[in-house]
Amino acid sequence: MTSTRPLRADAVRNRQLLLAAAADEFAERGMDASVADIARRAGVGKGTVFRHFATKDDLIAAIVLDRIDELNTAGERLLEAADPGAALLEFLTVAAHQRQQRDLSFLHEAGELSAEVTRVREQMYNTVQKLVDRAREHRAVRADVTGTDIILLMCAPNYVTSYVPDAPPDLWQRYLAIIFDGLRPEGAHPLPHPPPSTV
Amino acid sequence: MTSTRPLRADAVRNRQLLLAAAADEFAERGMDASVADIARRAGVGKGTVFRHFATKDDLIAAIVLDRIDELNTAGERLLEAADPGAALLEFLTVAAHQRQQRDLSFLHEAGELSAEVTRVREQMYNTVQKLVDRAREHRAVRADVTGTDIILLMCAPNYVTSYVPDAPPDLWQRYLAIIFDGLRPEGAHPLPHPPPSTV
DNA sequence: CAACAAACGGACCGGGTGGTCAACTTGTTA
DNA sequence: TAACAAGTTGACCACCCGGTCCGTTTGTTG
Repeated sequence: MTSTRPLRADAVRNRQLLLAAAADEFAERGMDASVADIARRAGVGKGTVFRHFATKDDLIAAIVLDRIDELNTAGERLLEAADPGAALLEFLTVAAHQRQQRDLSFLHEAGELSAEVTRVREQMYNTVQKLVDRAREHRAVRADVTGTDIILLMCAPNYVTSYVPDAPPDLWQRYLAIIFDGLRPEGAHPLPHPPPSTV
Repeated sequence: MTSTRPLRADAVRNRQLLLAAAADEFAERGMDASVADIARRAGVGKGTVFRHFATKDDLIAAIVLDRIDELNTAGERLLEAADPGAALLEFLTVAAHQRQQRDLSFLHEAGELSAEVTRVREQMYNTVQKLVDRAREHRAVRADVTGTDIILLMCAPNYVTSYVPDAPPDLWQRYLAIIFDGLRPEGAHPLPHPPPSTV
């Protein structure tokens, strides 16, 4: 049990400022965002960053954790939805929208992420699995598509639009629609490769 | 007119060694690949790198140029193919296969690329445009899909699989097939956003 | 308000980067 | 083969990075 006295008031405030500043800075400058710049943006000293997050990777992990939690919340809500096909599409929409506002995809691949991250991530995989299963049972998606497939295709619409300079902010919706059409049972052609087992 | 005496024999050899070593090094280490490592891998001093390529960005531009040229060659050949739908699919396959062997996608976004690159890139856009037009006329792809759409979706299958650790090397084919199904006329749903005009 | 721990800040450090340069080697050419 | 230009090399430079450390400030608590 790690019972410790609560954080000081200024400390909790600075922690929030840091997380927000880091997310913004990463979104703007990619992985090149430096700790010094993040600190400056948050209006704190560089040492304060390392007091809250032992390493840059820890800071990244904290950001990633928050984002996946958001998806989990949305996913679990959509498990209750009436139309399973629409629910899956909306989940993909939520995910794409999150990434549209701030593209932090590179953070997921970079550095060592905490065990906490892998835990909440697997929780999300589970939720998506269920969303897909429900959609498949309702014939909203083709039979040969798996939960893992959807996890992998989740942010493809954003990726696609990332190459367009000055893209209209909703352009990703176009590619989400195209990809989702590829997931439908009508007019589906057999797939040339088996699905991956795990992610 | 920039007429200059031909490169010395060892210089042309070193240039080739450098391009190959750089491509390998970038593919393995991403953008973090250092000029020093590239030089070592090519069996050459660091100074030699900068003699051939004034800056790291110039080296990157040279690599990108070669890759786009490969696609141009394939694309122009496929413009002669009998089945336009199959031709488009094969072009996408070639592009995905190229990126599967060495993922250098990040190079296209990074640094200032030469005017030569933009020239050959626009040439490629043109070829893709024609491939798509032919495929559309033959009802092989849906009417509301444009050449720009296909350019954007070109390497999405690789992106999708890039998140799978130890992915089977042909996994991208699965997602290419799904996306291509989304491009077909059968069972297409109206798209929620107009296509981007340029890339 | 006093006293103490918690939190802060920024100078500092080692390491790695892209790029330069002048001494040296080598291919070419007459 | 002589002579010169073209090419090579690695030590060197200035810069920036993540991370440390300690003197100082500040919130909390009795």
